[in-house]
Amino acid sequence: MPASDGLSIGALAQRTGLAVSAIRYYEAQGLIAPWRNPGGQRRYQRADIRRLSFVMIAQQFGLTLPEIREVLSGLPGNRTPTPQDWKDISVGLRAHLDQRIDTLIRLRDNLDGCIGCGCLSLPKCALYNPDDRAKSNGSGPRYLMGDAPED
Amino acid sequence: MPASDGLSIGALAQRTGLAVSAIRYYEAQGLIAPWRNPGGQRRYQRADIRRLSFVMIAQQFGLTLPEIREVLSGLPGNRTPTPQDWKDISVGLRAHLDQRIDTLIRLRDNLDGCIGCGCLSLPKCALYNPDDRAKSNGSGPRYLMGDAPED
DNA sequence: GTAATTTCTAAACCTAACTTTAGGTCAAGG
DNA sequence: CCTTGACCTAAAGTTAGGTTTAGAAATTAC
Repeated sequence: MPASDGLSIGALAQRTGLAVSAIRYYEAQGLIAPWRNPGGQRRYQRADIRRLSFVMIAQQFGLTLPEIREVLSGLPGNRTPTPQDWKDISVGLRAHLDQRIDTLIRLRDNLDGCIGCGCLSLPKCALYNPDDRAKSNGSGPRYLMGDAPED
Repeated sequence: MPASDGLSIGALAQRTGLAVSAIRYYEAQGLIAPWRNPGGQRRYQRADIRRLSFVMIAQQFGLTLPEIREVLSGLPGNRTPTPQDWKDISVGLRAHLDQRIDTLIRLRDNLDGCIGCGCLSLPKCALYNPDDRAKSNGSGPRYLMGDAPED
């Protein structure tokens, strides 16, 4: 057990709970950068356990891998990140999550109104053209629950 | 413009804002069932505008197409759904949405704790093994932010 | 009656985030 | 030394939710 030579990919997989194939995939996506031993096998630092854990948490928050790579780029490149470094980049996650929660709560409120009034079909319905559908997809669906008042 | 012969797929697409290809795809997934005219083209009822609108709303709530099909099966098959029918099946959406919001809020609270304490790596970290990762994926990642206290 | 739209089907293609497979190499134990 | 298990790469397969394409038939517009 060569402790100072770094972790093998299998060891890192065990420590994080990720599949070996997933770790290699993350490397291809630029989320993690191991070095190679003389035989060409990947070797990881202990700090990479934390890095991959951060990736998993950010994924639960709904970030895509490119977005996570972007966030991770906020870490110092010249040294092992400190707890404060992790804390710093986590602040952005918090904002992202707040926004997602707000959107869902607005959606829920709108649905409540619709359940209350039983409309669910008219242009005046609050679900008619919710914010994020309108802004997230310019070429996507534009109307909800019909556009004919008499329908 | 044969009003009583039903809507063509293009007309339905215009009324809902969906792409023609998406409507055909939804049919393949069992979400909508048009009849055919003598020439073999799809014809839709006006009530199908509302049906597709419901599909779009449910999607925003995070339901998959099979789940939406399941919810739609709660509508009466022998008649055009009434506002009350739509109201009835919408109640299930509300529960689904509540659960999603709760999960996210718990996640946010955990992140807040981690930002506050700066741990982001220890087994005692609240993000260590969040509820939904644990329950939604038995074979997926099991650990978050490492398992070594000294790391 | 003919030209321009629409619509039809089937199959291929697309993105995200991975996993699986195939064929070969490296490393560790006895 | 030799076997077994871990690792390597590249490419193909997977799922969800669609879109695109190709070639043909139906419909509509003039």
